Amino acid sequence: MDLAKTYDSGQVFSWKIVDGNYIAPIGTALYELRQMEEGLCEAKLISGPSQEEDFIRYFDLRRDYGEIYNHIVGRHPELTGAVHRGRGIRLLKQDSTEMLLTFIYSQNNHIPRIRKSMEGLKELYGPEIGTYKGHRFYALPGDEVLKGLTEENFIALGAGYRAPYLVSAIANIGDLRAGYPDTDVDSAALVARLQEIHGIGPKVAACIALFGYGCWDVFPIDTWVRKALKHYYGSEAEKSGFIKQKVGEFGPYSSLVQQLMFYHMREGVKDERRPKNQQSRGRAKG
DNA sequence: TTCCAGGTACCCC
DNA sequence: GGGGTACATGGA
Repeated sequence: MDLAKTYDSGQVFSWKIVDGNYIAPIGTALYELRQMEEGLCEAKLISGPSQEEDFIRYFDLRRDYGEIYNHIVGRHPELTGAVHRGRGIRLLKQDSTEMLLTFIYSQNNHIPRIRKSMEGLKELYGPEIGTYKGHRFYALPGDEVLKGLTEENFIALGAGYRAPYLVSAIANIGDLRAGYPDTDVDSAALVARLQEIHGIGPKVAACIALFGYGCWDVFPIDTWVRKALKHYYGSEAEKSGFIKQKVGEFGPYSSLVQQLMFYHMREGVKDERRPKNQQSRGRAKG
């Protein structure tokens, strides 16, 4: 696992970097994550209950990523560069309600602002769960507190025109909990249900299903992934039906392929803006 | 200052 | 189904 790549892959907005370590709230527990030699990490419980099973599930530790990377490269050699650059990224299984709100915030928005808005929401309304080197950490407010929030509250948190979307999403939390356990769900049914919520379209629904419910067969398409598809498959990617066919080929690893594409394209652009001697390894081929 | 962001709703054809 | 536009906000 590569903490820097995982942090930087647009899926988690609750970690903080303090003195080179990643401080991660997981449920009501707070962990210090330290990157050791390549691929190895050390985690230390800072505060809160030690719940090993939650931790394992959050990082998806029982899955053999090496085997999956080999499978992807073997079947889709054009993705070799993306796999090389993204090796170490893990798809995190986070809290479904947090992902619901986070990815509504994410639409037409910058990653630093998404992070800031979610932090503000937790600081203002959530319970404090621990302190690390002077930095306080908060959990997401409970359902009842969230239900009490108004559009004005969210506008004050910088949500802009998304404020009514957030309020309507919160009104659906009870129904979502009742209908969809946050694991082993039918992703197609879940995505369809999420899209019934005003302000949630196909991309946001797919991200919530992936990061909040652990659905690996979804394929969220944002600006970066669209660029990647065009990069790999040219004008073919524009044709209707092509992406559906491609996702069919990626099958149960669709989400990881998507995440590798996202990371690869973003880092590629960052590289172009960086001096050559600071560029990351594993550049795109082709 | 201007541009733009892990999109979506809404309108038109 | 495809194509266009408005949308709040603040970081870069």
